[in-house]
Amino acid sequence: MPGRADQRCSRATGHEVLAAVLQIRDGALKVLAWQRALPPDPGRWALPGGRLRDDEDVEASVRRQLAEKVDVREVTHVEQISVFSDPDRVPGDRLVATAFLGLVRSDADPAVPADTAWHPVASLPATAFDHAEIVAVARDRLRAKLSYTNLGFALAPAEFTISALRELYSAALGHPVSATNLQRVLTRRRLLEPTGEVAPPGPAGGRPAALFRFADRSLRVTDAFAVLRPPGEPGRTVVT
Amino acid sequence: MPGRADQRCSRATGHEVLAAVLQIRDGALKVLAWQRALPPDPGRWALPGGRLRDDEDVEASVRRQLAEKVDVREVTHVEQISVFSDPDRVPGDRLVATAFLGLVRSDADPAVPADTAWHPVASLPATAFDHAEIVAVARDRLRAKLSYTNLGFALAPAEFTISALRELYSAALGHPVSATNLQRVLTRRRLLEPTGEVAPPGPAGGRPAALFRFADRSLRVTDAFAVLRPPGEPGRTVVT
DNA sequence: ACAAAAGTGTTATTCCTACACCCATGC
DNA sequence: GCATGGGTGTAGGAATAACACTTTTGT
Repeated sequence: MPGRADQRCSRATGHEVLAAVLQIRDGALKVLAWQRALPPDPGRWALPGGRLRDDEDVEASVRRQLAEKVDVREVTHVEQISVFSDPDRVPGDRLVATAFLGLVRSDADPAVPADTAWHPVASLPATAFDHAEIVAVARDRLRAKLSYTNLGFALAPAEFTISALRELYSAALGHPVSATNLQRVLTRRRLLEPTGEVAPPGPAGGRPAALFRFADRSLRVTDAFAVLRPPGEPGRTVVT
Repeated sequence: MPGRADQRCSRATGHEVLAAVLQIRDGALKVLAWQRALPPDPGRWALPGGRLRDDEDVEASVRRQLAEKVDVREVTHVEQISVFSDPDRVPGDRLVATAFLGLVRSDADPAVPADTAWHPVASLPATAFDHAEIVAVARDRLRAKLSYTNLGFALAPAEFTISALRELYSAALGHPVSATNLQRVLTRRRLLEPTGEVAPPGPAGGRPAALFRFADRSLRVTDAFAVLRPPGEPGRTVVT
């Protein structure tokens, strides 16, 4: 760390945290954003976040800042995504941002301030600064992790039917997912377990759907080292 | 970005970049580090890095700082890992670190300063600050990406035999890898292509080994969405 | 009985591992 | 020829996608 003493305040460099909080709402992947009233970028939509304080690390900071927009207890998963550090990513003094992915269960509907709303990730309104890029990275991270971890627990309600889960995965991934195969894959990997209960059928009738839950509600890698795994280990159910 | 104007220099917060540069040397995964002469943490080994400048983003910064320790042209891959932001991760003024993974081809032997050396990741000497944790995260990232991307290109020479590649993967992953299956998996995924040349056998004889190269020398995901991939797509050779 | 929705059975295919066997060279 | 290391053939098993079929409900 040579030169640590020569720090100056000539051009101040601040640090902020930003969260792309995603949720499946009305069958679509949406992100929480608030509409800026003041310059810079008035009228544009921005991700929740704010300055890093002296006494907190970035994880603590993002949780604190999120608390100003949503009930944090509703945010089931928070994970660091990437640093955005273009010197001119915001006008004025420099601001380095640590971006996060946050997930909210689809059955939650947390109260949000008047300036805050959910927007479809696939058709974002005009966004402030580089926030659209952050949302895209968050979306891609979610999609990747749905495939090799149990991250679905952070999108799904405590109990759900397979078809409900299929809709969640389908909306998050952006392509159709077969309920049949989804159930079999997730069951074989021991991600899902039946609750024993059933959900009542809809008005048109139909067989009542069995209810399932995620066996773990904390992040677990279920398909690590897809191919190059240690010899002799069982299939792809590597529990890490 | 409310409150941007109230920034103060009361407790200065700086930003540094740190790189865990990994290479397979002598059959082991090693990391580049330099031995601190001055406090804090004198005598301990630290990762290359330093302060972020006003006019560069973190990617540019890490490449610039690496240039002070190794010939940057030898670093074949650089990738952001994570932010380390514990308020007390270093003594004195606060310093937030963006950590990177760097990779050097196994046939390179770049000149390094006198205070700098390669250390086995599996048995690190006493490290400064939180640098051991950074190395562990970098190692895990490498291991994961070797399995679902073509990242091997960044570890391997331009041309290599399958057994040489097997040793690299084996050292990086920390477990034995079968040359037979490695070749078939990487060939089926179109990561490898034969050069048509052969390597001369060793002094004990043996069949001359065919030489291969990586088809791409830029990062490519070869096994995305291991299971939950769009319907109708071909096997696992999803080129993203 | 019929429609609707859920869940299981079944088959074909792809992918992977393990191991046996064949190939090309030095001595 | 024999040892050494490289490469291929092949069989068995596991996981998956696709689709047909059965089950359970409401009307």
